[in-house]
Amino acid sequence: MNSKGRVQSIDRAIAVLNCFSLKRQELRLTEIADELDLNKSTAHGIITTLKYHGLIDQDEESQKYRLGLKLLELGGIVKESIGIREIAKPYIDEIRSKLEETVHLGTLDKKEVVYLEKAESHQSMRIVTTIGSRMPAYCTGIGKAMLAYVDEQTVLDLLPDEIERFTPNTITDKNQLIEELKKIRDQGYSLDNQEHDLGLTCVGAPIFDNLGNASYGISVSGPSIRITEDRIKEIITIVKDAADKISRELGYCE
Amino acid sequence: MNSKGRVQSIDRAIAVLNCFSLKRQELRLTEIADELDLNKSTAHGIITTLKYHGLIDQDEESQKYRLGLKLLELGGIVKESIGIREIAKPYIDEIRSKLEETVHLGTLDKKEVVYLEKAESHQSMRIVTTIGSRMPAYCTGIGKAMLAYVDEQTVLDLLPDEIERFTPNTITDKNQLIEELKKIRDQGYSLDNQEHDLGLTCVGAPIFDNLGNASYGISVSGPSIRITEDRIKEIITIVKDAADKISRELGYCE
DNA sequence: ATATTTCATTCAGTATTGTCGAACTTAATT
DNA sequence: AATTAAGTTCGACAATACTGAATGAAATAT
Repeated sequence: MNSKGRVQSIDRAIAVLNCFSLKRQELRLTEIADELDLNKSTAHGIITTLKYHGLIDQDEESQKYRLGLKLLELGGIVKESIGIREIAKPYIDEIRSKLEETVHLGTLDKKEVVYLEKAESHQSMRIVTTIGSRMPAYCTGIGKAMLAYVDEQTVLDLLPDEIERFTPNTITDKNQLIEELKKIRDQGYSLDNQEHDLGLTCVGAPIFDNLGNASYGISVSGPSIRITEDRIKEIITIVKDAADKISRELGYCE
Repeated sequence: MNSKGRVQSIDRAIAVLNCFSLKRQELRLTEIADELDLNKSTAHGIITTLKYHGLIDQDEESQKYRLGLKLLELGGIVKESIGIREIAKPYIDEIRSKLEETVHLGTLDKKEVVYLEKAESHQSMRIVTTIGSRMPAYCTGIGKAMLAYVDEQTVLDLLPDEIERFTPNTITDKNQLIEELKKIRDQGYSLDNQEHDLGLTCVGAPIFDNLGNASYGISVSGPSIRITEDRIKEIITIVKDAADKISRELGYCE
């Protein structure tokens, strides 16, 4: 057993799975072994095991490896087990049809936002994401809406020493971010003005559970050119209203 | 290393993940350890590792374990990597709006069908499944449509000695099944007449890739009371037509 | 055609590592 | 306060995973 009470070979197996991403869907054994600094035959044993159980598939022709269908099954179980999804879905759909912009439901996992559910805009220029995908919390609508209700010291601990800058608008100063979170708490909504992607604006609001914790968030994301100054008031009202209604369904009483 | 070239602790870790299902979303350490015949502390080490990486979450209050959000992420990558989904989605949606029944895209994994994409009927009595979930191939629309193009001996090898009966209509005789598959090949479509669930009827058709392999299938599933004799001809035409069009988009030439 | 390179895969010996059992906590129940 | 039933921690030992080298297979270069 590892010093931290973990099992080395399982750590390594998961590291193998983590080598894959939307951008790197196919990998060779050698690539994986090199990346993780594993002996080729060690990596081979791990991959053989993952493959046997369907967590990894191997292309017969190219011999390359990719994530396996078993993960689709496991992911499906996780998705179904997220109770908030069913509750929030009608509200998300309603916002989408009102605004015709992409709407997300998400939650905080450490310093990241995980998207749990979505309703995509039908417009040809629209925001597209994958359920289960992650984004840094400090520069996204849902992320900031939720961070605003996390204890300040915890927020500071979550953030790395050097906050990564994605655009000129990214808030990289910790004090400034803390101020921003205060403001969000006062207003009850968050605004991501192109802080992660240029041209992408986002309005978020927190959802509270029966214990009063801001455990989820929703947001509307669209091209900045459509989420304009004069439209934003309306969007904020709609998002806050939906978030409040979902909170109430979760048993939250203010 | 295991006799089969696999890594024991990874085998066990995956066995732990497989303990969970839609029906068993929360488990205790002891339950898992008992089920897999592992020492409690062995199971604990494995679970600690899975938890550290987010493949398993632990409820703070009840201490119970459940599958973690990381699996949602990995499942999302798998889903995005399935190219056929994007191609087939418009056709699936079209069938759904024509028939207002649930439509599936699926593939064969050994002896099981895996659902890759769906469009759900809007009617209140409708078929609901989860993407990534599995069904035995020999008693489902997509499954039979695809098995019909698998080499007969391989089909026989896939099937267990005793074919499980789910309803009075389940085909449990191997010879009869082989005959059924021949018929399906002739007709170009499959019919699942309440073979897995009483009251559920399903029309399926195979999709061929550029190499001529029946590598996917689509199906329409609905309550038998709506998928009636006089409606079925129309459904068959629609399903076959869509399957053909998708096959052509994949580069299949007859 | 043959040599060369680049992969994936297999194998046996060794030392690292995972596993076991027992002890310890914590919380709920009697 | 005692008892049960859970999760967690720890040290010792032996089973197990890992290494490194050899083998196979396929593609590319000569």
